[in-house]
Amino acid sequence: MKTTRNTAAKTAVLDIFEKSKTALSHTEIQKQTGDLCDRVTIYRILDRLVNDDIIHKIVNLDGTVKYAKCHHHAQRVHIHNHAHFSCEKCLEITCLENVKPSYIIPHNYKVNDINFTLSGLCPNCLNSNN
Amino acid sequence: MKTTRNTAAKTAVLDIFEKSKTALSHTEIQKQTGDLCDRVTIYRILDRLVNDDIIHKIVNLDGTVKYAKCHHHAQRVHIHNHAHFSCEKCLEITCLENVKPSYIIPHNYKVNDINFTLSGLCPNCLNSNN
DNA sequence: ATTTTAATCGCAACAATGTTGCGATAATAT
DNA sequence: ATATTATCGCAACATTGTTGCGATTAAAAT
Repeated sequence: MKTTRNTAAKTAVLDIFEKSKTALSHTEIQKQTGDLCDRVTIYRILDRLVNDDIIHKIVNLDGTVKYAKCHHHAQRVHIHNHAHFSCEKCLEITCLENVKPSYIIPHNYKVNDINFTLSGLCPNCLNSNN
Repeated sequence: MKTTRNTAAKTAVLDIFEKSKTALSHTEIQKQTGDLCDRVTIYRILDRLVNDDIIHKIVNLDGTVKYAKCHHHAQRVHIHNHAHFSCEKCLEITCLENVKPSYIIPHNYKVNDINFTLSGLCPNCLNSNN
């Protein structure tokens, strides 16, 4: 049986996610970990955390990939069907945990996962007029 | 004033989009054009077609980028707010022109664009049990 | 029809992001 | 304390996309 281990690098990455209010890219995590571990190691940690359902992957409209901590509620089966907001100005991505789209889809499609991303201006950038 | 020109490569790319029922990646287009033009030229053509609102860019859940022809309706201002379906098996991406999500978003966010992608099994792959 | 203009192209070079193989290291179970 | 194997570091590679620049060429002007 595959067990996941707690390593220094993994702990550090988790800590960074814990402290961040926004989603983080591989590059941003790498900057924060400094020379604690190799670039490849971070990729592998991110993969593992996604598999273990501890973080989820977010692909932005512009193609950039970020990750954010999962906030589990009482659900057993767990789809990341909340919305994400991507600010065009500060480029930050935040989870809108409570925003869930409703939609009607033709039968004969089987939906396993959904991605709902809104982009525009976040409250911070909307208020600052520059 | 910038005018866009009709070149052999651009015409070929448009033709490929016209014939395709699904969204196409840069690589797929390159395969179909063969050695008609350079790799870079295709990137530039795609950029121009997006700017001219003739095709739209679709970023999939897995981060792959594809493009599809725009089907304009009577709208003047034109947001690509329809849904896209991404099949996990055949990897094809199709536009669900009529599927539009409804949602409630906190005020103090300004939404300029939305991306709504569903993934799972398309009708074709759902029916074939293998 | 010929000339002029500048949009487009091809090529080479570069950058960012992600993947893979493999021997070395180290977390966990025994 | 030892054995097992998940994880790591490093090097090498793949893919995708970008940029600069001189050469072409579509389309406008003459």
